[in-house]
Amino acid sequence: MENLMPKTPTVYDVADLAGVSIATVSRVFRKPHKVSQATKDRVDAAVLNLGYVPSGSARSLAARRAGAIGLCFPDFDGIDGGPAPVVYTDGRVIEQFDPPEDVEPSGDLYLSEVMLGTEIEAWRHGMAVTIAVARGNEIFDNLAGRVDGMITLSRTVPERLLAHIARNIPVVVIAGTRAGDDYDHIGTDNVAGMQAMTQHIVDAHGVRDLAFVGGPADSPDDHDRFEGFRMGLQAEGIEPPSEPLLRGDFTRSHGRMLGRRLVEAGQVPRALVCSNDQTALGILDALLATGLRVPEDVIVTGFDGIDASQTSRPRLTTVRQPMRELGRAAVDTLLRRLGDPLLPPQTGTLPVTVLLRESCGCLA
Amino acid sequence: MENLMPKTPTVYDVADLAGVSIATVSRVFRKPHKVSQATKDRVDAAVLNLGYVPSGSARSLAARRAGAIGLCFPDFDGIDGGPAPVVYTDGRVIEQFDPPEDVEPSGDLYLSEVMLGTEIEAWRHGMAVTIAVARGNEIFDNLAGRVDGMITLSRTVPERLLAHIARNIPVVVIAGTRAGDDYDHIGTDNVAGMQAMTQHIVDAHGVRDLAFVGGPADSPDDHDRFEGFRMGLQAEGIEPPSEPLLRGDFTRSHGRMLGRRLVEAGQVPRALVCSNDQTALGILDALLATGLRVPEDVIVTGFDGIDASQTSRPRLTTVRQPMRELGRAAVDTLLRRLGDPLLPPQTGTLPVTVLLRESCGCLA
DNA sequence: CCTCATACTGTATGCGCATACATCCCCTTC
DNA sequence: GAAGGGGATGTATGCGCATACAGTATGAGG
Repeated sequence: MENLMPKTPTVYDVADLAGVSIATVSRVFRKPHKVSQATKDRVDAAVLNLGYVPSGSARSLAARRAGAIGLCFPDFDGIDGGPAPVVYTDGRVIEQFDPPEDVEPSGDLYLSEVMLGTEIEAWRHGMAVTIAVARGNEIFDNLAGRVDGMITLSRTVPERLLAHIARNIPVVVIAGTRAGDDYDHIGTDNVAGMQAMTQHIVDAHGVRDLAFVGGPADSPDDHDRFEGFRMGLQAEGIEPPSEPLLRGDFTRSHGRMLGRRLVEAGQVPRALVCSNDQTALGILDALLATGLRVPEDVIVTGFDGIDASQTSRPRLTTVRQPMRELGRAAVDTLLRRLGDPLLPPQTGTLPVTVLLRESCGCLA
Repeated sequence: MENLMPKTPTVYDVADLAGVSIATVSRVFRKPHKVSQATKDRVDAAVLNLGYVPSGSARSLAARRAGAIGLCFPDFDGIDGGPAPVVYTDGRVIEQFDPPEDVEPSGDLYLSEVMLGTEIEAWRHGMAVTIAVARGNEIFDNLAGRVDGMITLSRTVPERLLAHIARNIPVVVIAGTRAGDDYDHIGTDNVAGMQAMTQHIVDAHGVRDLAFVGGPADSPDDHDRFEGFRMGLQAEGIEPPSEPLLRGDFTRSHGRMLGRRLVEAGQVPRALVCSNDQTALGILDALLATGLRVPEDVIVTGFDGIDASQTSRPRLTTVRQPMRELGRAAVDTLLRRLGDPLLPPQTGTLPVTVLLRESCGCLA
């Protein structure tokens, strides 16, 4: 405790102190059953005495495996962070009784949940998880070299880079549809989920005037959801549009903007099927603000099943993605591939759940 | 791409192909300015050609630094996860039109935000973040050996273990009060925040019948918040209680239970000051369910400032902890210590913000 | 022309550990 | 009582890279 870290002890130090060879020290950690109890005790004592902690780098190098999984996240949208926060060490407190405006919830529960799932599953297999933000070659330098395999969200790493990395370690891509590459993929059934949602609105609520509010045009998830929407309409004998009515960028504030625009244009359809929850919540905000009633005047639905969809008024009817399971399945897939590199490319699809709540007129 | 990963290329392979020595290859990555352009080009070509990615383990070993920060989280409460999720590779979808009951939001935005802050700040300094769940000696084996320093939430790692680890790498503890140890600490001003909140209720709303709903008795955060509550009352000339009226476990469902109990006992005070948001939200649920009005009949306040506090009806008056900044400050402190191991133990306190919303009668 | 600084590049070594292989000891077996 | 076997431990080597140091080439200065 009051030690000034003179020098990190190594196996050699422990071996000397315990009066054994370094091989024995190593064995005490890796193959305890191959060491006699008496020897083990002496080594343990030396370890405690010296405060020895095995070097992960050396171990990884010698063992030819890192014992870690890499998780690569998209650049936190716009969250550059700026300079580090000021820290007052004198316990000063700033009381702001008039917050200028409530902060927008981060809403990235999606990532958090995926991360959590990854963490849980990796932990169960004795693997650590190393996280990195995709930005420039950081991944290349910081992540790829130190993990046994990598999990990434689709479109977060430039294809060139990913291909390069994939030559060394297996890569699993979460979300998005198979892009003709050779990676393993894990996704949710966007198409079926959205189709079910669409048909529910038509079947259960008798609405035939539906419009789709999409996300970024280059999002494969959005693409699939729109496709599900079209298939749903088609199945109900309704002519599907070739394009979404509007496109947002998946954020709530943008959703609000879209909502306002619709109201101002005076062309609000009976049902607005949104490509994700944030957009739907934003639209909800805008509609309610103008006095329109949901679901009486307009039905609004989302996709994802983030927490906020459950606490809104009215609560949002949506399609829940098993986000945590997504992370877990990705880890499983990765580990399977590590076990058998010759496996053909895998594609896993997780089932979704349609959650019917107030915003579509159910549970009214 | 269609490569079967014959063998991971090393500096030697690259050097051979480029017709240079391994030192030059290494330099191309570490000290590009010391290599002539022509040589660099040849090496780069070889790298691309072979799909070379430097081994993080070898680099860390040779450079004597891992280039990573460890983040140690408490065991996800009760989230064991069970077996991995089933994955259907045929695109099957399960539609559950009657969800048995909405799932309780995970609510662990706190951890997510801290993690995010850590990630952001680490990234700014070219560091990777490796996450691990505190459980048994996993940290010891998996984390401590592979990072340059460690950040942990208070009370998540057994003291013995932490002390052992701290002999090798610096440790920064988040939240909780300084425990007489020699680690660096980063926390928020629980006392001042709660005192300000308490005094606001008395001053602005003229309420003098306040009660405190606490969390686990062994939580240092809870302890400090109660202390702030008492100080607030004292400052207002009100005799403070020696114990919280009730104690929960910081979960929403438990908060609901506490709320019901209060109503049934018929002893609901004019204002309920809760030790965290989840508890407050649970109490809100219970009170509203019995027809009581908030804030007209009862004032309820929280602490933390999680997203859900902003979407509840009425919105929750609370004290916002700068969760993301907490993570960032922890990283900063860690890096500072790495730069100067002889620094005396640091204790940083981040300012909190009192957010006045409907549940206390403001913004009514 | 020779000296010497400058700009590159190569050689050799060690980082801390895992592990194949060799060694040694003690006990069993016929 | 010699041969053989299994358990416990030691010896030696390499994992892939960074880097101190030594070498080479080139051009400037005298």
